[in-house]
Amino acid sequence: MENHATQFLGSSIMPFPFNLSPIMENSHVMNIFSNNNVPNGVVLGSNQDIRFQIAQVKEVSQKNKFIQIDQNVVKKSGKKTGEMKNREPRFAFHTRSQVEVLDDGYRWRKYGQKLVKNNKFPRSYYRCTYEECNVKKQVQRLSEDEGIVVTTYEGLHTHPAQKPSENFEQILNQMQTYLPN
DNA sequence: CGCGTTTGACCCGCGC
DNA sequence: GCGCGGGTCAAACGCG
Repeated sequence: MENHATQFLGSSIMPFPFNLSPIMENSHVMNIFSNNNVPNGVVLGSNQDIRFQIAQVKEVSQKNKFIQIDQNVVKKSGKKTGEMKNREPRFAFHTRSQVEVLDDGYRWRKYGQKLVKNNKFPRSYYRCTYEECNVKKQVQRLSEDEGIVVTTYEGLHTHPAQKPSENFEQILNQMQTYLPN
């Protein structure tokens, strides 16, 4: 794959579990990829600072057990229950930003930080603080280009964002017209 | 005191 | 079976 391409292998079609508009306001969103290289995504908007792209997630085969972000292969966490089909949906996107933690409208609690191989920057692990909400995300800066931050979301929020934004509804509606139901 | 972060230990799957 | 790498736990700590 190409040097800076973010590749994501998900297991199902998903709505976006985060609030896009604050991210757009606070950072420069480069790309949102949801599956297999797919540059089949729909460009929802662009200007000189913000250019983002949404790609649809298709069903992947049972063999696709890996998420590959640049050269780092990350194992998907297998459930103890053996429910292969109930894998949490995950996707990743690139942002060019000075800050690593983007305000996406949800409250997160950091629960870990790890040094990953071939990367001089640590990866941070966050969990949504809302009760019963199991959404996780991890944030990592690329060592090849420290201006780029990769955020990977896992799971779906079962509740609205704590910090609603005015134009969130618009963007959500706009996205849903492109997503298959 | 309540909530979030830090950080080393622990766990677990996988490859050798 | 052992070590490695990635992911999580949880006690200690920090801060408003």
